[in-house]
Amino acid sequence: MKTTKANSTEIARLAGVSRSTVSRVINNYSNVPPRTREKVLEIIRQHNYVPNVSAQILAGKRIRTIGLFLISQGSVSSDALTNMLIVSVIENASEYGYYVLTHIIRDTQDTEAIKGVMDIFYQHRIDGGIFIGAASHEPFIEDLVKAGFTVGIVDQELPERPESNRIVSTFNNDAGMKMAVAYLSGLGHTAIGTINGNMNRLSGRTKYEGFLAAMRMCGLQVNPDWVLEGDFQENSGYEAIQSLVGRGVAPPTALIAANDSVAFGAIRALKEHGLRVPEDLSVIGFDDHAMSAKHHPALTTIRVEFADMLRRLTTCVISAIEDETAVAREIASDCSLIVRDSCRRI
Amino acid sequence: MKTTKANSTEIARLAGVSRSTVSRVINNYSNVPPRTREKVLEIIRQHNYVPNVSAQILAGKRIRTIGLFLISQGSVSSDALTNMLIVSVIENASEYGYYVLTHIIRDTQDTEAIKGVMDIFYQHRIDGGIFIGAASHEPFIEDLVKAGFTVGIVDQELPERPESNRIVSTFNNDAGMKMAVAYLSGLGHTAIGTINGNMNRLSGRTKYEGFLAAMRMCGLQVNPDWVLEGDFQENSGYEAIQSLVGRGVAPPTALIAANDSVAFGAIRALKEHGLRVPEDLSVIGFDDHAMSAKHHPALTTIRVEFADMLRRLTTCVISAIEDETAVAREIASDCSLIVRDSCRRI
DNA sequence: ACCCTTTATGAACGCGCGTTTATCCTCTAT
DNA sequence: ATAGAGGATAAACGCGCGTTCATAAAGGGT
Repeated sequence: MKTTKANSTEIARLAGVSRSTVSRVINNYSNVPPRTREKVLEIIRQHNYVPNVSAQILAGKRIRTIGLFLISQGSVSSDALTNMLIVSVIENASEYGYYVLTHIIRDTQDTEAIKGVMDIFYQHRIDGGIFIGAASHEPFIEDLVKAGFTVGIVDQELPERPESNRIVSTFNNDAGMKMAVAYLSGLGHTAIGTINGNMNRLSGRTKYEGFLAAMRMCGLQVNPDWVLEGDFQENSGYEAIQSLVGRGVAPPTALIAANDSVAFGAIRALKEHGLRVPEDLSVIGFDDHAMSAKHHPALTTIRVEFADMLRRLTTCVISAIEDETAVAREIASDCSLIVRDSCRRI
Repeated sequence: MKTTKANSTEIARLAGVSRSTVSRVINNYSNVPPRTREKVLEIIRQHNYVPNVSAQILAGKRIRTIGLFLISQGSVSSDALTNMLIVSVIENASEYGYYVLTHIIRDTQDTEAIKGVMDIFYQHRIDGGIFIGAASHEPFIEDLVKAGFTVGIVDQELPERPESNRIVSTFNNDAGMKMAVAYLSGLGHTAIGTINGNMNRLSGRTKYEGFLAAMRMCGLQVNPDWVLEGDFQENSGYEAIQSLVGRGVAPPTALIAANDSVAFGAIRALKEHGLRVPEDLSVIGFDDHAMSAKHHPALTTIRVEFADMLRRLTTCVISAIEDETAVAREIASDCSLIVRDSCRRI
């Protein structure tokens, strides 16, 4: 029932020129005299003509769309952070005249889902893709790279061999953990513990390894009793404290949580046990969640510039799509210490 | 530099049949004998062949993509709620084999931005669209409807005359406010105030009107001193309480906030003034924000089933795209009272 | 006045696919 | 044996556009 919008043939007829000329006007060819150009443009304006994108693609142009693939292992997809990532990509792509097709899958082990992802590429729905939650060495990513598609991956480590069409953006978890430990150490803390994220996820492991390295660097001992399990969820922070108290071990004077949600959970549990933050225990989060400034106490945390990172990644991917000779690129996230009210000097 | 993927001609050659037969296999024509069909399918599998979507569209098929347009007046786009909406649409569309192109604009008054939206339709990048933050009576929506495109709009009011390709999904703010007032009234409250959202936004107005109607229904007086201004942001809840206390008027015994963020802000301010919730003042929020259950005190609120609403809206839009004879539809959001710890009996 | 170079523009082709039309072949019923 | 029906499949067309190629007109120099 669609009103058949005018096509270039119709525009050509109305302007009294050939279709070739219309096409030349649209694609800014130089050899169209101003008078003819104006006449054609006028008709185009009058009829709100826009070239059919499918026909353009079939004739060899780019679709100017990138895929944004969210691999949400269960629950990631319902928070403000994910939203910020999505918005960053979309707004940045939009500045380059690119559109974003967002796709969600749960697991990179689900071959059915992966086939769905590959199909989006092979159907030529997109020029390239950005993956959040996949590792750059996964087989299907390799396949896409090999097939010549441009992909950007938010990963924790760089791939062995770089390619010009695989842009990897890494989290600088090491640097963040060092900031956190150095800050606490500077406040006089020596009894520093941590609540980990999922250790089967790279971001969980690199944060923990960063913690260990940072402690070593500051000449501090790691007490295994103060290394608590968690899974990046608020509840796991709560549970971690419960189990710590339950085991009856003396708590550390400071805790670094794998992210702010975990920190919230931990503080909730501490309060229930009558422990005040920061008077009795200092807590540092990670990510600088939107709620952290409003939390009580306002949470000291390591801010990760997610939005900025995604913006840069998007720009890189689009550049690589447009200029296929682009060199291999890698991007690292910036992070910084945001001092609020959840830590105190000893 | 793309590896030229096989096209249907190549598949036909390898299978020893004509391209027509390949196409018939792909599109499940009945007049292909099983042996031929199997042979072709085998070649398709071997080569991971997927039809080029642009060619399919040019040949008359649907692109199977819907546009998701977020009109974010400044700040809406960075919260968990927006993310939930996006995810709901994407996941639901995915179940029908549809993809989602997400687009963000700031303002429906920006003609440049609106032209960008229209272009997406007229370029045939999408089969239909869902608008969040636009009113169904805005001129550009009218244009799209008139042009035959299927659109779904999350609005606060129904359009005058229904059309089969304009699906409107409305918030049931009235019902929510009635639940809130009735609940407080049942707890013995008579001094009930409210912190409004932006009154230049329909959702702000309908909530306030719902509040007035509900108060009337319960036979309660509305005290103008207890009708506070706000703008749906956390800070405005804080400011509202500050100004209430600053004016030196006696506070009500219960407050209904336009949304949970505003309630958080209000509670933060109340705490600073030494007023406890719910002991000194009961507070009810709206929306059931992700943090509301974890807030201290856990926030009693009116849950709005956003995710479910968007899911139903998406389904409706896709149905209307696929079956152009579909009748006009409208959808209302469900809401329910979630009782937690921020209200007490008098 | 003539040849050569620009400049302007139309005609024609190809992109990959769905679909309609035409053709060939095989079987059944007379 | 033969006409007719029906099944299988190839050939051909069109979708809307970018682009190349050919052609015609216009200028520029001698």
